[in-house]
This record gives sequence, structure tokens and C-alpha cells, in this order.
Amino acid sequence: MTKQKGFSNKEVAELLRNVATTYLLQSKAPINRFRIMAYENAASTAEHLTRELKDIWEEGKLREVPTIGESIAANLEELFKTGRSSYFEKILKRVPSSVFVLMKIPGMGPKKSYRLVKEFHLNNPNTAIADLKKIAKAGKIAVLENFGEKSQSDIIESIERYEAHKHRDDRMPLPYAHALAEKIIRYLLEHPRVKRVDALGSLRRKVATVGDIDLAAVVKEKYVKEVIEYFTRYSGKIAVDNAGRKKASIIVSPNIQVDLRLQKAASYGSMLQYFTGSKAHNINLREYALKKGLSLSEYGIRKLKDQNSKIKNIEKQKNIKTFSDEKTFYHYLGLQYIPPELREGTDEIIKASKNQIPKLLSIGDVKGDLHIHSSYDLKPSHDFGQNTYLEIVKKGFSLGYKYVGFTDHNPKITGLNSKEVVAVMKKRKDYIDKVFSTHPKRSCQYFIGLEVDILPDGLLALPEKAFAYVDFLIAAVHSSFGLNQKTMTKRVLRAMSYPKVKILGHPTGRLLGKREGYELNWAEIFSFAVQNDIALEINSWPQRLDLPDALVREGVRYGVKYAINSDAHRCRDMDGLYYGVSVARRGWLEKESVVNTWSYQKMKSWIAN
DNA sequence: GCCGTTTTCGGCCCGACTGTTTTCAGTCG
Repeated sequence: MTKQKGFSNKEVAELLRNVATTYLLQSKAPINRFRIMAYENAASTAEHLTRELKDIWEEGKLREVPTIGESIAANLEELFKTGRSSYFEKILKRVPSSVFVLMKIPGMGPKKSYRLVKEFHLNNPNTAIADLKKIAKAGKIAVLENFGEKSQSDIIESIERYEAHKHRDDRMPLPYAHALAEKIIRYLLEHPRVKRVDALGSLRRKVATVGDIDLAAVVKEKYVKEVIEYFTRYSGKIAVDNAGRKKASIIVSPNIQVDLRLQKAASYGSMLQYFTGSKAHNINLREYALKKGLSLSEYGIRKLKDQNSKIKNIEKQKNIKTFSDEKTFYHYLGLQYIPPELREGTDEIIKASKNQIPKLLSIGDVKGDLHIHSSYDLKPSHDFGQNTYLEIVKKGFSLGYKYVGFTDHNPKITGLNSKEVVAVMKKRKDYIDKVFSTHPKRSCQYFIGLEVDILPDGLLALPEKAFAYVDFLIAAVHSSFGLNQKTMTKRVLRAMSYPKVKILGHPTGRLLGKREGYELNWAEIFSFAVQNDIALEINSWPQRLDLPDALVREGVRYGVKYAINSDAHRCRDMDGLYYGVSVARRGWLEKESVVNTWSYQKMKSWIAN
């Protein structure tokens, strides 16, 4: 059976944004710009939500999503239920749909797009972009009032870049963004006038996928120009988007925008806070500050009575309190420091005001990695790793781990009878024991595990006798992703009922940018996991980062335990567990909820249990 | 259209950069 996925968050966001655009372009004066903002806010929420709105709707919790009120919720409800919204459709008819198409081009907003569509009768949305390019190349845009040669050539350049990359997903998994940012940060730090560089935005908040890369640097005012120029000469750049007195943007391959903001040390903390976001967090924070008579900006905090100051240059304003670091910034507002990972506009400000921000887990708390694939040829059902068991233990030792788990994929069973499968598993255990019997004891121990497929009916892929030769199992779905929620939940619960299953692997099965996760009844999964002492995995593999952060946090309320694993296929992949820790932190996890922060002895007894 | 620890009415974040201008509009985050 095929799954009726309906509208993704991305599609919902686009729809809401188009409604906002239509109101902007077609409302009779006076324009209600707050209604426009409301739609834009809702669009932005949909875009950044870590769960599918449709799933939230199915749980009846749509109205709990901030920025989605009565009216928008009612229209989304109709959309999810019937596949269309009569109200949205009616509104959108007021503006030619080519306007929305042109707005996909960077630098083209509602006004320019609408103007050009009208001017050149670009009424075919399928050809609007190509038509506009031809018109620009023919020199017909430069002669329009309020346009010129430069805007004409900018439009051509933007279209060409858009055409070259439109098929690529516009957000990349966090680990890739992180690696890319590291390279640019290293480059910036080579400049003698650059004292410090930090990531900002979603990268600093460690969101699972990152769009643009935002960076901040401490530079003395007199060197700003020099550093901006240095930045725009970065060898990996393919274009310079803008370069001003405080910030510059370049495009690096394949088509990633990198923004750099410069600030002097004295007010660096305010800027770091401001541009780390999230937008929702900052709006909440500003509202919170307003109640205390304070106004926030990237330069600092000022008393509200000075707000009407006529001084244009805000930095020259008196009575603005600056902050060199974020901690003092939050403390000044009477709040506990809020780690970037929690700044998502949920309830973190209320918690911080009550001193209830948890002490988040950190990578140093991790004592082992329980999901690693070796090069041992088990004739696995999927891929195998590139390093031996011995190399894995050595790597674990170098990371300071007390234990690792060998969890190759289960052997393929087609063509083997039950006895033969059991023999394959016994042979592997004998092999591992032999390898380590002749090897001097290290302080990094091992557990023999297996990542075993959950078959469509919820049975595990191997006969139960084969499990006599492992210490524990990670059960995971690797096929039949399209089952409906009810069937899938039943399937997973059945698999979790096997006594040796200690971990449910990559619980949603999502692949970032490629595949949505399947749907499960999380309340049932969480409750079952708690009752049966099974950990849910936070898989650190770059394209997985699964369980997603929002669900991690939900699980905490049930008392769920987690295992943060690398799912490494090479020793160096084991370093990637850092990103799983990022997901855990975004899920508000403390050390106590994570099984692989436990000592070897505690882990051993948990596994044996 | 959304929202609520002085609120169900009356507010709603704010600055940087660019191009086309001659003081500003549009776009972006």
C-alpha cells in the first residue's frame, strides 16, 4: 500500500508565504501589514519545525504550534483533510502564479516580481524564469524606471545560479555544514587582525539541517574593511553577494551562502546572541524584555524611554548597555544562560526565568558507542564496514571510551536454513572471542551486538536461536517504509518485544533531504520503551540524526532512555557521535537519560538484564 | 492574523546592504 503523505512542511510554508505575498500586492490600502506578517511568521514556523505539521494535525495539536492561530489552523485542517484549501485558493487567484515562481530567484521579492510579470506579461509560470532571462539579456529591464544596468545584470546572474542549482536540496545536513564552516573559520583565523570567529544561526544551534552559513568575527573597527576584503577573496568562493561596512556575503560551491558579520569585542556578546536566533527565540526574548522596559538589538540593551532617540547611528547612542559575552547578556535580563541548542522559541525563556534550564549532556560524558559496523564478512543484508574489530576497539580507546558495541548488519538468510544461520552467528562470536583472547586487555571493552532488520510483520530477520551468540540487539526498520501509522507501530512494538532487543535503531528511518521518516504512534512507542527498558537510538549518521530533536524532548516527558550512536562504517566515522550529542542537547537531554554515559559495569548489567 | 504573568483589545523587532535615487524602496535575515 502506498502512503498518502499529503503536504510537507516545505509545501505548507510555500503556500502560506504565497498568501502573505498576495495580501501584500493586492490588498486595498491601507495594507494590514500585521496580517501579512502573521502569514509570514506561520510560513517560517512551518519551514523550521522539526516535525511534520500534518503529523501534529493528526494528533489534534495544530493550535498548540506558535504562530498558527484559529484561522490558519482551520485552513490547514481543510488542506490536510481534503488536499486543498478553498480559502487559500481564492486568495492566491488574485496574483498571477508566475510571481511566486520569480520570487524563487534570490534578490527577487514580491514587488520586483510582480512589476516584471505585469510589465512583460509573464503569465506562464512554467516559462516565466526563462522568459525573464531572455528579456534581461535583450536589455529591456535596464530602461525601466527604478531599474538600471546593474539590476539587469544581477537578475541574469541570479537566474543562472538558480538554474544551475534548483534541483539540489537547499539545506544540508549539519555535519556537512559544520565541516564547510570549519574550513572558512580556519581561513579567517589566519588573518592577523581576526581575533575570534564563531558560527551563528542554525549552525550554532546545531539544527539537523543548515541552509546558509552565518559567521561572526571580532575585529577592531579600523581593520574591518581589510578583513571584509580578505573574506571576499576566499578561494572557495564562486561569487560575492554583498560587502558592506559590517557584513559581507559570499557564495561558495556548490551554492551555499556564507555571511560574515564583524563586531568589536565590547558588543560581541549582543551580536552573537542576536544572530544565533532562532527568530522565534529572539521575538520571545524581546517581548520578555519589553515587559521589563528594555529594548534589545544586536548592539545591546537600552531602556525603553530612549527608544525615540533621534540619533541615527545607533552605536553612538547613549544609555545602551553593551555585552562582550552572552552569559552577562542573559543574566542582565534576569535569565539563566540559555545554551544555543535550546533557543527555539518553545518554553526556554520561561524555564530560564525559573532557573530550570537543565545541565545538558556534553560529548565528554559519553563512555561508549554501541552501533558500529566492522569489516567482518557476515554476508550482511546491507553494507559492512571498513575496519576490523581490533581497530574499532583501538579507536574507542583513543576516544576515551570504556566500551564499544560491534553491531554488523544481520547476515542475509536467503538460501540458508535456520541451522546454517545459527552457525554463521556462532562462527562470528568465536572469531571475536579468539581475536581478543590473544590480545592484551585494553581499558576499552566490547559487547557483541547485531543490527537486525525488522521485517514487515514485525518479526526479526533471524531465527531466535541465532541470538544466543550476541549480547544485545539493535532492531531497526530497513524496508517497507510506506506502511500506515497503525501497522508500522504494531510492527515496531512486536520487534521491541524480543528479549535481546535493547535499542530501537534510527527510530523514524528518515534520510535528510531524501526520505521522510515513517509514522509511528510515539506515545505508544515511548511508553513501551520505558516499560521494557529499551533505549531509543539517537543515530549520529549525517543524513539520519534520528531520533529528531523534537521527538527526543517529547520522549523525555515519558522517561525514555536514549543511546547515542555513531552507526560508523569506518573508524573515523566514530567521531561523528558529536552530532548525535548535538541532537540530544537540542532534545534537552541530561546525562542521566543517556545509557552510553554509564560505566562499563552498569552498561554490562543493563545489557544482561 | 496572532497573542496574553498589568491584556480577549490593541499591540505587533529591527538593522544592513544595494541600486537608483538625491532621501528611499526593496530585499534579506
